[in-house]
Amino acid sequence: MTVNEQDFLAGYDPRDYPAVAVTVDVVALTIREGALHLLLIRRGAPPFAGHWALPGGFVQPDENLTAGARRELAEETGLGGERLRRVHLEQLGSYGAPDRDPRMRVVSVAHLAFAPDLPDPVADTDADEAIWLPVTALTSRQLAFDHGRIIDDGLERARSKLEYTPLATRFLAPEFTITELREVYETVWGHPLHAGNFHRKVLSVPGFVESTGASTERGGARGGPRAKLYRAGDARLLHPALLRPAREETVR
Amino acid sequence: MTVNEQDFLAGYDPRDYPAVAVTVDVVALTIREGALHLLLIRRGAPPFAGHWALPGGFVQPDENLTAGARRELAEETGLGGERLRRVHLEQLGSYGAPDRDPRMRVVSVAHLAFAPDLPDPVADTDADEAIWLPVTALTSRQLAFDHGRIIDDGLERARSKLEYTPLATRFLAPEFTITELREVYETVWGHPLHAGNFHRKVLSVPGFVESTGASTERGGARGGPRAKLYRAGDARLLHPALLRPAREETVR
DNA sequence: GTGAGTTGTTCTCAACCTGAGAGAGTGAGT
DNA sequence: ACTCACTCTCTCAGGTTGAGAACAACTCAC
Repeated sequence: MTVNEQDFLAGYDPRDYPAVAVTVDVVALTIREGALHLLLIRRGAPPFAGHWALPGGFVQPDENLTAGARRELAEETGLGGERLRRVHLEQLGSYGAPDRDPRMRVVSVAHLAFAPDLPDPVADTDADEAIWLPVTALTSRQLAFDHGRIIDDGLERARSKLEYTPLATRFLAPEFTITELREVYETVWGHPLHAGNFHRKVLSVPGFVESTGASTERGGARGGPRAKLYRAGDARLLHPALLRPAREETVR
Repeated sequence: MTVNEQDFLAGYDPRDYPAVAVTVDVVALTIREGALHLLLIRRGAPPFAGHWALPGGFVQPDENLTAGARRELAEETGLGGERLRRVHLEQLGSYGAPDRDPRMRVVSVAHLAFAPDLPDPVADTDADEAIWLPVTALTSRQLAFDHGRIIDDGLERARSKLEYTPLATRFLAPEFTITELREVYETVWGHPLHAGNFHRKVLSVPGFVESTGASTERGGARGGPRAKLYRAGDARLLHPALLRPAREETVR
């Protein structure tokens, strides 16, 4: 046991320790017009004035970490009620390098959110703008703090989660077609999938989707039959998983 | 943007906020005598005096989170140098429910460690004992704080990581046999595997293991040929993965 | 309306992977 | 010398995947 833990066990008062602040940040992803978008805030004040940053803020005394992330997301998107409840939110990881914020020691608990296509963030009392930005339009030089790294980790986690969970449905409306679901995978993974094989696979994984019995009102924009509509099934994990084509990649 | 973030951007002093302490805890796993063991500390002082707790303590001003976890692990195990460097350490997740510590708000950044069979923790200046305990011997009632939950998450993460990373080798000495590797999987997953199929699979996954050319000095304890020795390959991920037999389970 | 082209869905077939079992050969213990 | 446990390889049936094709339903342009 360390000297510090001894202090801790004795009911040590952390105000005498070097100050550490805990914030929650959110990597919020959505799909708009066939491209993966990320919710970002343009900073108005130094440090990193004019740079893009993840939405986030201090965790409140009475809320747990995920609740704080959901609150921050609600505040930035203007979302509430059922729409907010349908957003998938999970913890991504914590970032606490001593020099990640030049002002003081800040440990950020990053979260990852998957949302259906949402309206543009409401204009706030704030001067800083919040917008959905395509992830392809980002270079880490434009990003504040270590948020480029957090976003990279979030994107890799999102790509990975689509493999073995049904969370791709969280990017869609409650009822969707297999083609729309395939387009989520293609957008997040960044390459096209074989439509026939995808269709077979999705329907063969138990609990991934269930039929509504209904079909779309119209065929595709440029023709084709009406597609059957599905909703998310009750599976929490996909067995067997929908694996990405092999390629060299980084560990989670 | 929230009121709190405005404060943050203005260079707010967190000492005026309700105090939050940040600790690092470690779920350290090893395999001893064919059983999965966990490093635990018996608490001497309230709250939870006499209960088992994860090793951990305050994060220091100049260290990042993972370095803090490695330091705590070193302090509890007496490990250093090359032996310490061979331990796999990754972040597991952060736990920050407002009431998880009765004394004050504490956010704990939990880490997960895989270690080869290590000597018993050295007797410290401390009165509290540190010990490797079989995970099967635990009930959450004996555990301090939310450490039962953290341990559950760590065990599930360990089981999952063995599927798609070569980290099982981190439970073993630098040179090992396929049978020893299989026993790691059997111990962590909790059920026997088909020896022949496991052998075929391990050798077919590129970069999982590489041959040393050598063999063990003796056959098995009760006979059999000398086994070939392997060391860990350079793959960071297993393609294709070594999947657990299907069963209902929880999401990561 | 009609024709051209697009799309959703199903099918086929070869290649690959997995689970289960069997067997050859090695070496420790009695 | 014999037995038995053990490593390692092989076989075979069943399932899954990748690639391509077929076909009907549909939209749009004309």
